[in-house]
Amino acid sequence: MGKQIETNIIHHGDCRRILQTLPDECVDLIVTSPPYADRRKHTYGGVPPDEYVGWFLPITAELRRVLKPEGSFILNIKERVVDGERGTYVMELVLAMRKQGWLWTEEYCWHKKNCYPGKWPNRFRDAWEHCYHLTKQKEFKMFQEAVMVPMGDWAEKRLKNLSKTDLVRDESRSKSGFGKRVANWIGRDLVYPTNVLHLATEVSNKNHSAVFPLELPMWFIRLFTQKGDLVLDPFMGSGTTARAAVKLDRKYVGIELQQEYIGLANRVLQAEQPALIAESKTAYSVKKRKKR
Amino acid sequence: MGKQIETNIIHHGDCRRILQTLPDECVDLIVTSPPYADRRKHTYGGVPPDEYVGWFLPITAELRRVLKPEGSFILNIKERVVDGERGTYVMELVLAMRKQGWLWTEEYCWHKKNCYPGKWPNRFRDAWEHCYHLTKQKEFKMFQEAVMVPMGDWAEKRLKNLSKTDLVRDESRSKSGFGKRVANWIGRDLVYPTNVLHLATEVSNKNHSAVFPLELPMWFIRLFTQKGDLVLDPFMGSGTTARAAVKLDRKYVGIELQQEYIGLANRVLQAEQPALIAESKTAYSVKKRKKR
DNA sequence: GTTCCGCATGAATCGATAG
DNA sequence: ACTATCGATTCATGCGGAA
Repeated sequence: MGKQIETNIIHHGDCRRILQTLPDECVDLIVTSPPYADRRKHTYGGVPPDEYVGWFLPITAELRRVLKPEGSFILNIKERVVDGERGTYVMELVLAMRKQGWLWTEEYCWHKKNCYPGKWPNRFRDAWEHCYHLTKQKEFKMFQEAVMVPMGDWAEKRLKNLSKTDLVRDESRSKSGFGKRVANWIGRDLVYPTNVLHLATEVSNKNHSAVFPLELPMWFIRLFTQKGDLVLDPFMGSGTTARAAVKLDRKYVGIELQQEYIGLANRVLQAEQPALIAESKTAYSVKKRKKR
Repeated sequence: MGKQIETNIIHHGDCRRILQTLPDECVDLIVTSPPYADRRKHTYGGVPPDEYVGWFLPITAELRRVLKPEGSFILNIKERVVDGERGTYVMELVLAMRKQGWLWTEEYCWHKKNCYPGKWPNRFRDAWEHCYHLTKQKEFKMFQEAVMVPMGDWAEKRLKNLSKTDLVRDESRSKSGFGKRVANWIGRDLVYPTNVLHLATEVSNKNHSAVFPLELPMWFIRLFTQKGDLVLDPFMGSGTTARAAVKLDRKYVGIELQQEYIGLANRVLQAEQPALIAESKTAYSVKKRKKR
């Protein structure tokens, strides 16, 4: 089954280069949130919207190469406003990826319950992002039972409560069941979720800023992988995807351009799973681990 | 200000032809849910996905002509699954409409709280749809105060205050019918909504399953028009957009291909607002009105 | 040990100001 | 004219300290 690959590691460098060092078809799931157009100027140079597709396509080609045939790719992304309009680079990217051979199997909607505040004359606060589900084949691994949610409490009450919930915002108390362990709900009626995920972003962690909440990669990892499988995030950032993989007994490979993020991610990982992380290695950042 | 236009009427026929009879820049808002690709085979011939954009573009060109410069176009649409993948015709349509001159100002997400049941091996139930907000100019009419909602923890705070709780309960009872009136919540604790709409689909209309719930066009009509403004729906169906307009004291113009939908819509409209509808005329369906 | 309140913090966006 | 920077706007969340 191909050559051995080092896992539970965060590579330091540009994923355009690092990905080339990975063997073919070694990854079960890719979950990532690439820098949006004109964002992260200090790291990826703030790719302009009209160059975004051209910048990203070589990366998705490599991602497709390292993904197993039955694997999945979850791409979290959102159009930024460009000159008063939503940018079209996301649509263009998806269309181009299909020409690369990717199948656009599904689009999940991440509803950000706590979105960024603000007021503008022509739009409201942006409270959702795309999570494109791309695959190499029509047949792929999917374990729907792993993400079932309890019925009743939240789903049924909402439907009964029409007078109040028509246009009133989402009930803040409904946790939607995401992130709950199925074991916690044994004995209750479980139903399959929909393709809309209700999750709040994590804001109060002063040490690091994660682009998506831990529950987001956890949900997709449960849905598309089994224990021991390998999860890849080519834009690892503060290590949220790696944390999710470790929590669920999956292996991870991360790539990150900024050295300080790697040190941060490893410290968090070690704090959560000291035994496991002690065995892992981090390229170019061995010193960092001495801190703890 | 252009020639007079007959309002509160549902035209019978193909919107590709009927739209040409409308004058330039006479409509304040367009809200519609066009037949999705391969749907409604009996009416629009079941436009195949790969022909969808070519079929729809002449219509959007006419829509752009009849829309006032400061008006808005809300396009509710969703990608159908085509051969295991999400179809790309929606993305291609939006990109093509921009080349027509439309501005893609925003994309609202309609979260369908009670979505269609079912189970598939490769996807979950589809619980959201696009509502593209397209405009002719960067400056357009928008009345954000008309759709404000109570603050997130509003309910919790009030539950601790008994006297105020009773007040709230009374208010919600008295208005327990349709559309949250902003007046109900005036006093404090109102915030602007986000671009995610949480609405339940209307279940089991005996004669016809409405494409979208009444609250959906009502929300956009409140947001983008004032009383007396004109709302157009070129795919009127069972008349949901017209009902929304009437409820909010706006005028409507509808177009529908199927005669039986027009009769149904007019009967519903008359039942809800007999006085108003009595004055209205329905092209090609005068006989229907004699029934009541 | 609870509950409550204050406060910092976000993949934001617009419009004005400055170079 | 065109781009870069900055202040103003705004609210759900979770933490820490106080009662």
